[in-house]
Amino acid sequence: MDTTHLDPTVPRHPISVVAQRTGLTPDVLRVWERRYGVVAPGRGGGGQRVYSDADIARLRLLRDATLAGRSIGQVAPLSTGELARMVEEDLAARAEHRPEADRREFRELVEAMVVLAGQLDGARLDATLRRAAARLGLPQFLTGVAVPTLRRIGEEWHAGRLSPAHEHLASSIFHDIVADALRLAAPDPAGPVIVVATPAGERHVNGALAIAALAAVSGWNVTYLGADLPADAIAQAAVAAGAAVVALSLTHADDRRRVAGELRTVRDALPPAVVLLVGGNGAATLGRDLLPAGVEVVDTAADVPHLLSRYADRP
Amino acid sequence: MDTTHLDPTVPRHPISVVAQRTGLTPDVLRVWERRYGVVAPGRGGGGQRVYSDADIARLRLLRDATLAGRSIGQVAPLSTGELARMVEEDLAARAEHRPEADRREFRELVEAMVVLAGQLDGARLDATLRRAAARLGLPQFLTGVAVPTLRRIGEEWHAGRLSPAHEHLASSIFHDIVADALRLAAPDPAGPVIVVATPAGERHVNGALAIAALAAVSGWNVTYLGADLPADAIAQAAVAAGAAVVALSLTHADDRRRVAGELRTVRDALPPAVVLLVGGNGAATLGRDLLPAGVEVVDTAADVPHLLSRYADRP
DNA sequence: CGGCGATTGTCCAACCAATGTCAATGCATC
DNA sequence: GATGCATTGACATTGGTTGGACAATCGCCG
Repeated sequence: MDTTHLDPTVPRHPISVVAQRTGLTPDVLRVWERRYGVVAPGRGGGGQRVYSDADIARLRLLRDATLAGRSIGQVAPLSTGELARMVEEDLAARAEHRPEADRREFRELVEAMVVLAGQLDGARLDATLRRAAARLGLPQFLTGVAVPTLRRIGEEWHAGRLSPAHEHLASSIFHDIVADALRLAAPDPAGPVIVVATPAGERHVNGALAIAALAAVSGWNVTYLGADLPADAIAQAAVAAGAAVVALSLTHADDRRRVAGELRTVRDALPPAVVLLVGGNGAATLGRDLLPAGVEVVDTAADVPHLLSRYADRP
Repeated sequence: MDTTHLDPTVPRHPISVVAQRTGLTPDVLRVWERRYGVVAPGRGGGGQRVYSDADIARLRLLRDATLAGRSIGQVAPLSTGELARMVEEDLAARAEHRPEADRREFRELVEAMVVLAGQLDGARLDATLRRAAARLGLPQFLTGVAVPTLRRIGEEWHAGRLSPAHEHLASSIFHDIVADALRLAAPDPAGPVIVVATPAGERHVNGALAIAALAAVSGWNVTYLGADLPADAIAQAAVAAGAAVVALSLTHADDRRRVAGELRTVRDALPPAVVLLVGGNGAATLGRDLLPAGVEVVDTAADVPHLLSRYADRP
């Protein structure tokens, strides 16, 4: 088995692929190179630019920095490390925008939900959560209430204070609520296309559903495929739907090696121009080293809308 | 190795980033600097302002201070340390903190909706609004988008640029969306009881529906009766449901005298302990003098949750 | 309560530099 | 010859600057 495709510095992508993967137009890629020398791609036989994975990563950082309001002239001379730090900072600053009062409200709500789940009071759990979802809006509900609550219940379960039954109850209630909300917030047929699923071996759908809902309210045309899908099925669906982005959710990553292999298989099966995002708890525990090239990680649910907005160029 | 990223006094942020991180508009940043010298940012090559992290921190404090009700002229000369102390005090003093920072987004959305209504593009209007409602949550959607949009369309109609058909289209779409959301956010049977309706002669239901939805997400047990209800029917329903509050919505008040009479009839038919609220455009135009005693006016939709919380002590 | 300066956020006009886009042309490949 | 990419230069748009005007709001005074 050759290892060339593991080396991120070997050039292999034409400009059109880089354009779609970064959300920048070919014109911008060329003019940034000409005016600021942001990257130095190799050249193919006929003189065409050939970009490496490292080039793409740097261009993504530059795009993020400009999207955050910085001018390309200012950030172009920075090293890739400095860029990464700056982008990280901008992202963190965005999250910090939430006022303190809301945080406390969220925490109280989460604790109340854990108690209700502990009492197996499904009806009240359902009603309270539906009201919270309608009041807060999907992004705040998902990132501020749903995800923390499921995480807390998971912790309680590991600590032996709650059983799998509690976890299943809460999980299925969340699923129904988000599914209802997703149905209500109809995907925009005119929007850019995203395919959301869970890779083979992953049967927990809530992460994928959350991503789908966040994408839908952000104006994406969402195709939600559900859980436990083999790589070729995902790739075929992506091609058939004309997807610009494929998002996968990983909740468990017990066998990290196997999961990483599955991700690589999906990446290889997808057209090079399609962006592959991975979110969920499992994605974080996977670690940078095990992550195949060309796969982007969504750290927290709160990042999803912002991250997606980068790839929302529409023909 | 450089350590510049650790020094908070080195200037490195353009004005747009500062605007995002502080929530202040670039205009405000410049005019505060010009008039009060709140910060002294460096200048880049082309004369653009470049702010340091310390500048941003100070500007955030100034923003918090002004948001707490202090005038910029008073707080601008203070040192950063004094500012921090003052903001801390203010925050502790009033836990209630409503962030209306998303105004610009709302305004753009409203204008887009008016355009879509003008084109009689019901499908896109419906889809866009549903996504907005799911994203923002009902309170923000109703007070920030729905009510302003309907008001703007009403203005356009009066100015002769839109016809009643446009107004009806938008109105019915809003109705369906809020009704769906209300159904999804099931009223809490354990909450205090509120009866929502429209008095005899008033056939516009959107105001009442908005109040019902706001009450439902605030944890009230909502009984929504619809439009054009005679006084005795309202009173009987209130008694039967054990209502603590009856809320009526007035959109038109063409014949102010008749409407005032109707309100008085309702008030007299209700048990004295029941609070009677009146909201909507018509309520404002009614005027204090024509308002019967024992009837409370809701000035804007944003006040509804706050106002209701005052009467929510009933078991 | 009404009126009246002072305060304050917003907007506009004019200008400039930075930046993104486009058109024209040429080359290589299928 | 159609397609995709490269190069070049022109062009339009964006976003920043200053200075000033403006309307709404606030606090004070009568």
